[in-house]
Order: sequence, then C-alpha cells, then structure tokens
Amino acid sequence: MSEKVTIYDIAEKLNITAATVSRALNNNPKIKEATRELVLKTAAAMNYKQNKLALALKSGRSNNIGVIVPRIDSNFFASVIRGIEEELYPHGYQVIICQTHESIKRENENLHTLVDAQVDGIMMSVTGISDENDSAFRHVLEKNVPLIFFDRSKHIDGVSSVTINDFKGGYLTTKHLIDEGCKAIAHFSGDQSLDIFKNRFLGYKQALLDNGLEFKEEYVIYTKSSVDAGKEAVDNLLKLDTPPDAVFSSSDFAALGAIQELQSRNISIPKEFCVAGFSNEPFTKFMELSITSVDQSPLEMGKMSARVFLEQVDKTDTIKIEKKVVLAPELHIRKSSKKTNF
Amino acid sequence: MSEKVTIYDIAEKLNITAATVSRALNNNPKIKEATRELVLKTAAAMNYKQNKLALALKSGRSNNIGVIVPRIDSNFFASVIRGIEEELYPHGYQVIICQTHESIKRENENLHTLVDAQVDGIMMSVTGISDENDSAFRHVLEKNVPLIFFDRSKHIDGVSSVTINDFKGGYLTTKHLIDEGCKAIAHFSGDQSLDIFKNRFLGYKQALLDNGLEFKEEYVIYTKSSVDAGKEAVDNLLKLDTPPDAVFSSSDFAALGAIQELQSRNISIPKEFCVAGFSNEPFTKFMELSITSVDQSPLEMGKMSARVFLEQVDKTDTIKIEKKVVLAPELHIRKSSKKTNF
DNA sequence: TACTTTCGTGTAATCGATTACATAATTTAA
DNA sequence: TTAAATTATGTAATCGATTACACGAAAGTA
Repeated sequence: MSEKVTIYDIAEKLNITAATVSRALNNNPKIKEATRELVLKTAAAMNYKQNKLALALKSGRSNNIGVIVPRIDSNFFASVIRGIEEELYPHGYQVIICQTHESIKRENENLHTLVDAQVDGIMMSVTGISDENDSAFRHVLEKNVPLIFFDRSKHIDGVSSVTINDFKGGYLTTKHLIDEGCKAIAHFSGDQSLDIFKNRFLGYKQALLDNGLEFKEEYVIYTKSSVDAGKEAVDNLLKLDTPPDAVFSSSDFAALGAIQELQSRNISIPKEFCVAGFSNEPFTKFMELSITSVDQSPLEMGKMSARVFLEQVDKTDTIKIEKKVVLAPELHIRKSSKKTNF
Repeated sequence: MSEKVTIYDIAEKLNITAATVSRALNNNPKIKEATRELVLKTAAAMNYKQNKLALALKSGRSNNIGVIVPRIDSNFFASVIRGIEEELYPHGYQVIICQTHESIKRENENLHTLVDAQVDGIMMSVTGISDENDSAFRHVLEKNVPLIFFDRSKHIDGVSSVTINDFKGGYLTTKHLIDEGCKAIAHFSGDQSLDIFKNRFLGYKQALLDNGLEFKEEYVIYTKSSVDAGKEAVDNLLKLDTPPDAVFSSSDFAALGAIQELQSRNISIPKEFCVAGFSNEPFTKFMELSITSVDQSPLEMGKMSARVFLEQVDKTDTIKIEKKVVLAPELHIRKSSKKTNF
C-alpha cells in the first residue's frame, strides 16, 4: 500500500541519477530545461513527496518551531498561539506546543526536548518562580536557536521579546478608577518575580502618587489567578480599618471573584466599589455586570512574535539581534467601574 | 560554540566503532558491561545528545503527532489539546497544532502537510461542510498513519473516534426543560452535516416526542455559534404566532445571545423563558444568571484520544483497529433554566 | 583546426544513527 | 588439545536528500 517514492525511483525510471532529479526538483539553474520538465512531470506522475525528515537531517533545519506556555487552555495563551500559527503557516513552519504548568523543571525539560528535536526557533512565556539557573536558556542560545519571549519575559542577553506595556496598563487602569472618583484603590498582584506583575504594580503605584493618593502597602494583595483567590482577597480587604473602595486586579479571574464576594455582601458595584481586571478574558464582556479590563491583544502578540522569529531565523550568525517589541495595552471600560453616565 | 557531538566522536575518542557506541547507548544485550559503562560515561562527559532527526529518518518515526482543530482559541479545543499533550508527554511525543478555520481546503492541506512531515499519528475534529471527497483522509490511512477523530467525527473506515453522546446530551437537556414546565421548546442547531449537531437535534426531538410535546419545524433555527446569531434567532422566534417558552441551544454563545436579547425585552429568565446551552464554556458558570449547559469533558476527551492513539500506534499493521469511544455528557443545571427551588 | 569556456550530468561524500552480517576473541565441550 | 559454541566488536549498507567536485560534450574563440 502506497510505496514511498524517492528521488532514486524517479532517477531509475528516467535512467538518470538522483543528483539530477534533486537538482531539477530544486530549480537548480544548471539543469537542462527539457530534463527539468521531464523530471517534474515524472515526479508528479509517480506521486513523489519529498521526505522532510531526510531534508531535515541534511540541512539541520526541521521546519518546526516550539512554543512553551504555562497552559494552553487559557484564552490568552491560546490566542497567542493562534496568532503564531497563522503567521507562520504561510512560511511552512509547524508549531509544536509544550506546557509547563508553571513548573520550572518542566520548563527546562521542554527547552531541552525542543532543542534536541532541532526546532528552528522557540517562543515562550516564562514560568516565573525565581530560578537563578539560566542554563536551559543558555543551552538554547548556544545551539543558535532563536529564542523569543512573549508576555512573560526575562532579562537574558540575546533573547528578543514581545510584551505589552504592563506599567502603562496598570497606570491607565488606576488612573481611570481615580477619575471615577475612587479614593482608596487596592491592587491584586501576582508573583512579582515576573515582570508583568511587577510592572502592573508599579504602574498602579505611580498613578496613585501622580494623583495625590496615598500608597498603602496593606492594599496590595498577592493572589493566584482564580475566582476563589479573588473572593478571599476581598474578604481580607474588607476587614481592614479603612477598607478600599476599588480594586485593580492583575487577573480577570480574581476580579470576578472579588465581584462575586462583594455582591454576596450586597455591596453595590460600581456605586460603592469599583473593580477592574487584566487580560480581557472573554467572560469579562459577557457578564451582565461587565468587567473593566486591559486588553493585551494576544493575537497581535503572537503574530508579532512570529515575525520577530522570521527576522532572526535567516540572519547570519555573526550579528546578534535582540529585539524588544512592546505593544500598547488597551483599557476596556465596562460597567464594573463606570460610575459616571454612559 | 557547542559543537554537536555524534556517536562517531565518542567512538573515535574510545577507539571503537560507532556501531558499538550505538549498541551501548541502546542497551543492546550483546555488549560487554565494561564497554557499556565506558561509553555511557564518555557520552555524558562529552555532553552527547542523540540526533532525533537522524533517528527519525532511519526509523521513519518522527515522534510527533499532529492535531487539527477548527481553531485553537476556543476553550473546548484548547482543553482537548491540553489533554492530548498531557497524556502524550510521558511517552515522548510532541504535539503539532494545525488550524483549519472551518476551511475544507485548509483541512486537506493540513492533512497532507502532517503526512509529509511523517507524524506518527493525527488527531482531529473535522470541518464539517459536506465534501464528498475523502481523498485526504484516505491518503492518511494509505500511509498507515493512525487517524483519530474527536468530537466532530465522520464515518470513514479505519478511523477511530472519541466523541460524546450528543443525542443523550440533547435529550437530557430537553427533558430537563420539560421537567421545569416548559411547553414549547425551541432549538438552535448548527450545520447538520456534522454529526454532533445532527445528534443533538435528534435527542431534542426524541425528548419532545417521548413526553407528549409537539415537534415544530419552525422552532428549529440554524445559527452560527455566536452571540449575535443567538440574538437574531430569538428575535425570529418571538415573531412567531406561538412563540416558544424555552430554547435548547447547541452553542453556549448563541444561548448567551438569546439571554441578552430576552433581557433587553424584559422577558424574565427562567420564569418566562428558559435557556440551555452546550459545551459548558467557562463563562456559563461565571454569569450572574448562570447558564445551564452540557459539559463535554474536553480534557478527558483529549486524554482518551491520546490513549486510543497509543493503543494503535504499535500494533502490527495486519489487524485494522477501529475503536469508537463515546463519553457521557453531563448536564449542568444552572439559573437560566431552573424555575423550581434550589 | 585546436583550444578554451560553458553547460549538463554523473560520482561520491555527507547529515547521524541503526543493524544485518561478518569476524575476531573468548569460553565451553569433548 | 582441538573443535564447537558463545560473546563482543567491526564492516558496511541503509534511511532520502543535497552538493562539492569531476568529467564529457557542446559551443565559442582564435
């Protein structure tokens, strides 16, 4: 059933050598036109398909690129991957997916596996929990495999990145809450060893200071990105002597939890308490009480990452390119924080 | 920078041949224990890494599997892929992602590309729009590449599938609406050339008949899976002489659209009108008016697909295996359809 | 005509690993 | 002690494509 046809089979049939067949198929200029046409016709007739594995071995390029994300079943990461796939499809690259589940060990394994599989490039969102050990990343770079961080980035020489301006995202959102009249704004942060959470926090803080509001350490709560974590965080905030009247959450899920908890206590949103999230998860706009959130344009981020990869992949090795692309965040103001009239 | 170490380098250093090195590394029983240890030690010292591409060429197996989905940025498909990846990770397979965007042309291209890349198996959710041309699928089977359909399946000899019992899902949901006292239940369906939509419809119809309700053609509306489509569909239903008092939607998004449209008309849910969806998208449980929906256990579906693949991949070619796994749907009853007390 | 280019194709090495077969080394049996 | 059996290793082909180099034939030049 369906014997594999090789260039040797074509060569034999035409009484020429495989070298000539290869040249004809690759549009090598030093081949007679008549021969080329004959080979092409015969190849088509015999249903020849190039063996990519042989090509990959010979060339050292697999035409695969690897993508490493904490998990794929999150709207954000799935959208980024969609963008990557769409941008790379016309160039003939296949996208290999790896998940870390926020495990450094898994991240390192994935990096090594991808290098071993000789992918032509790696795009990833790092798993943050601080590890001093960059050896897996260095291993990638030593092998001259282009490495690109998206969203969650790290400072490593030779690595390009595509991120959004998280500082600005935090700033804009906080400023918006201030403009709505909020006086005591809390913040849900994530693991600040990750730049994204650090910068959202810094943007938040700066917006407070620039607008004459006091920054209170007790208003900053470190939460996981989950509904339950959001509930618990609000619970803690409301126990304070002077509880806040708004929260800017680095996570939409935590923001949702906050809203659910506030509603269960009959605290009116946005009248008594405003809530804003981050990531613009689909549900934020679907809710009846739609949730204000910062869009990270994941699709664009994926496409941009792919473009950066394409730029790097064919450059001569001599010049080390390191490109930092920063996308603009976009604040979507919705009911959860809009006190003033629509 | 980081020369690639091959078995020839190891052989040279130890004054033996590459064959011996290969055997030692592969735990071939006919190698002297001392030699094996020496090779292993040397390989480790030299930081040897097996070249997967060479192995793939020699063995004809790439250790990659392909997954084709309409789009990746849907919670359902992303979760299935997550399941596949997690199940296959311990077995050393890498997962290649392809999107069709519901285009048959793209689907066929992807199938050919994956076969050309010599993946060891393909798992996919078909793009339904009726095409009589099964040649791409047959091409896969001729090459002896295990092919597994999940969720959206097709009847093709030699192809295994993992689906849920959509008929039952439709039946259960409709029965539930009847039990809540609904007398005139409408249905939003999708492209019925896809079994999933056909079967949900049939389950719906059967539940009506089994419970003495009239089946009305005019209550069945074919919609896209989008919020706007749901709004429009409800709009049309309400124009009928005897408008329905409930809808079972094959899409959560259309169900959401229905709810939004009903609410904008001040029709009370679930008191005057009940709504149920399908897929158990995350937002259905997040809404204040949470939406009744059928869970398809996508994670389990992915894992199961992977397991079916693993069963098939090593079987001798002589026996043709064709496994049909049908998972049970699970109805999640929520506020949008729960008239009676909680 | 004789000599140099140019053109088209063949030869053979290469990418890195695996493995059937051959052979050398060692052990066992007689 | 010698033949037979066993064990460990080497030799070389193979997977399928690409490509530097060699070479014969055709074309151009003097």
